[in-house]
Amino acid sequence: MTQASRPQRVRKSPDERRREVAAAAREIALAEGLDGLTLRAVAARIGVAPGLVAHYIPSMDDLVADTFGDIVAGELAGIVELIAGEPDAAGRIGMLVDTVLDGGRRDVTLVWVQGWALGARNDALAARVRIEMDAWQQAIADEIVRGQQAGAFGHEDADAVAWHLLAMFDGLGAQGLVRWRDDPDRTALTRRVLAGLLDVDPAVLER
Amino acid sequence: MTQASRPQRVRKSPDERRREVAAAAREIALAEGLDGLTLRAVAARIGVAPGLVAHYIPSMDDLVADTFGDIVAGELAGIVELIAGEPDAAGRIGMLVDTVLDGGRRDVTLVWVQGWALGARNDALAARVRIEMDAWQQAIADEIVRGQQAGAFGHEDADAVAWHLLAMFDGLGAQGLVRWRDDPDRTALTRRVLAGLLDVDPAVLER
DNA sequence: TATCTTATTGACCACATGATCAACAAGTGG
DNA sequence: CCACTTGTTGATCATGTGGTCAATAAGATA
Repeated sequence: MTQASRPQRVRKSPDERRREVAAAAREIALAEGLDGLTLRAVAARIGVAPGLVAHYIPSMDDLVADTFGDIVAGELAGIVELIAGEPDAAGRIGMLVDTVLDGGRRDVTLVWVQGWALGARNDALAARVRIEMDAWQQAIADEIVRGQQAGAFGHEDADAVAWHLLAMFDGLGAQGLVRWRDDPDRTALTRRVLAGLLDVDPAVLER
Repeated sequence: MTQASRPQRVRKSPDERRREVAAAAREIALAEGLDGLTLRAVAARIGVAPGLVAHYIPSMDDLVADTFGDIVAGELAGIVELIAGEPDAAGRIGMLVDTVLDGGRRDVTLVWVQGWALGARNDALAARVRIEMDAWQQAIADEIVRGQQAGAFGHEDADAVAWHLLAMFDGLGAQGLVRWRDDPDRTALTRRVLAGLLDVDPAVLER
């Protein structure tokens, strides 16, 4: 194997180092969870001394909070972009449900659940989590309102329906982490529930 | 203040020590979370050398899993006992919702959420979590069936309704840990949703 | 009272964490 | 080409973790 040779220090601009740190933190949190996000893990990943990482962040708590926000905001942006392709509101929400519950996002789900757990005793992180939850709730509610304006959905309280759906996403996601009822039924259940809430036929939510 | 004097070793039966360890572990997990449940914390709480605690448990992972099960099973038993006083099924389920969401169980909720997070990478714990979730799901479904048999509820799929309700409990609980929408509206939302699922008037679920 | 089983101690080990800081050197500006 | 700014290193600190084990002594037994 390739000898790690001489470390050969390289000198980069603070901005680039900051980007490297953020990127490494993101990858580590997704692969190992927020509890695997350590000073030394970040340093090792970008091939740098632990002290350098410490030099670029106020504290590990800050890095954890920032990384949480980074990952979770990215997830929402990705999903919003994904469903934007669907022509009608029912299709968009249906795809939202499918995407969130398809089981292919365990990494992000773990970050969410750890965010709630760590946030219980870390106010700075809790504030970050709340911001991202607001964003999710808003995005869902917006989609519902759009559907209502298009006449596709009934006129239930969009805010309440969005909250309800988000609670189910979060609950089912957490349950799935331990593989409890972690099967396609999750999607079926949620689709049925949501169809009831929006006063549409469940089939309408299929793509 | 009282000098901690000479430790003065006391000799107890293995059974009693085991009970002490389990009790201390339970108290620590509720006060500090599962991540605060350390060998030394348990030892300090029962006033004993760390090595003694290690002597009585196979490993900390086992103690954590056992403590999770202990706490969570106790919670369910307590709630089942509490609602047993209500005469009709609607009152029992209404009280169940109130009790679970009244915000007075943050300690147990944290244990649940940490169970999901830690269970994602700890199979033994995950198995424990699944067992307790089965018990909860079963208890809720049983109550629903009882109500249906008494003619109080409609004849929806009790299993699906129980799952749906449990997902909401879990999701709302997790959200509440970071104080997101952690207000009485949670109960109102859930009651309204559940009334729809059971095909009854929301007022029926009030006590 | 003397003996002996065994519950208990406390000193370890190996490892991990976040954080600090003097010393070093890369690369730019003079 | 030299000097100097500053990004970077690596050793070090104080703590924390789970776990092991020979030595000790409490308290039941004879």
